[in-house]
Amino acid sequence: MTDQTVKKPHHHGDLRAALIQSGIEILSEAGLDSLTLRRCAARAGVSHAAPAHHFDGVAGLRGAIAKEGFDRFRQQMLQARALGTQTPKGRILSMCRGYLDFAVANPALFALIFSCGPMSQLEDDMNAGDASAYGVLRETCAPFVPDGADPLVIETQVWCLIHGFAHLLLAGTFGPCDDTADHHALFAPVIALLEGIGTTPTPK
Amino acid sequence: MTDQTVKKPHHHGDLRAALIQSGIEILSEAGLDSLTLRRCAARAGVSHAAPAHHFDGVAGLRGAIAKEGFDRFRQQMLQARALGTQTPKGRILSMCRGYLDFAVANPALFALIFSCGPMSQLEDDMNAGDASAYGVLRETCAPFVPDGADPLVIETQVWCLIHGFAHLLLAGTFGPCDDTADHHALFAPVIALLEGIGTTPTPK
DNA sequence: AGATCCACTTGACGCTGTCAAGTTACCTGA
DNA sequence: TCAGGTAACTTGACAGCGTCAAGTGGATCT
Repeated sequence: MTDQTVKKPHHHGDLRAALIQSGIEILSEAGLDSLTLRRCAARAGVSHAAPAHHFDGVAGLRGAIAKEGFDRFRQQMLQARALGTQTPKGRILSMCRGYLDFAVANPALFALIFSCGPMSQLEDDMNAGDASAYGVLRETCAPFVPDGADPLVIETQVWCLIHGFAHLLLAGTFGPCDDTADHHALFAPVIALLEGIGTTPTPK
Repeated sequence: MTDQTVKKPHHHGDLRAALIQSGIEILSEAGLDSLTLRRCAARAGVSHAAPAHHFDGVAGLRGAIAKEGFDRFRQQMLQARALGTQTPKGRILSMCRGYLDFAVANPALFALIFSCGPMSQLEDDMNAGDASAYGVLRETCAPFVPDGADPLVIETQVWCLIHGFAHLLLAGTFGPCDDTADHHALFAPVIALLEGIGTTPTPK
């Protein structure tokens, strides 16, 4: 509600940002269930009702944290993509690596990002153009989109594979999920489905 | 904790089952956030502390509801598969149809099933053999598994596609998600990736 | 300097999960 | 038949939660 206040307030340097940061720390230390308005306030050193002046209830705080998390998510994908082989397929694989690494390194934040019911967060992001996490996906998939075809199809194919896999991974389907295990070895044969990407006639 | 008591208790015919049923109703009427021990108790007509004798806290109740939900999920996939074309590929597509229809018809229950952190629920199910939701997936994928290959690869490919898509669908990525909209039309080109199923050499 | 406003505090409310203790209904054994 | 015991449930209490209303105090403006 009271978002986008650029000027710094009086007492606390920038309480809004501090609360978001506190929330992210709580998420990574104690998990999704421990993310609480009162706990964020306490960690930021303010009273329990202070967050109400910066976020529209607990949903607002979660949304703001998700937004920040989404941005870090996007940056990690960008960085991973830049480090890999610069072929169209190599860029997709590197981006997926960034995706998985982020999910494994920040499971609670990842869960928060993708748990906001009717995901206003993701939808906003999709409409935000190239400067968004979805924009990274769109860019990376673009070379595989046949002329005249709807890019949404290939984007969705890639996103389904990578997100489904991240979900299974975090759920522990493939065994306990610490960041030491090599989850990419498992992902390789799965993402191999993309060998046929853009060549399937995308029926209808 | 005090599970698996077969004999019927004295007062309430079968409070444990009644609480699970109440929980499922609350989920579909009011969403995931409204699922509460006290609300389930009230709907079942017992005192607020009664559920503690049947479930190990709120996590136990959620787990029990997820287990029941998983079973209904499995039955819906089985039923959908039985109604479709009885070819290997037709059976996969029909199963996916059942998967999507369940997710759209029971979004909160679906979210609960797949939100149980380190998904002890799903893991139990995977180890439960063919009489489980994962068993349905395994059966249906079996015809596509090359000789000597690990069935997990193809199972994961299919599961990633269908689950990722269901997630995007429920998140509203493709627009509002009522059960009147034809989400299968969107899914068709995505699942077309499986045209190459079993033929890709599943590298390594 | 005095008025104003905004950021934050204080205190209260109902709802939540959980625990301890009490009550009631059933079942057992003599 | 009737005492005793146990399992099923109730009652009452507690801390923590989100949220609201009212109060406070520093910064800013005239």
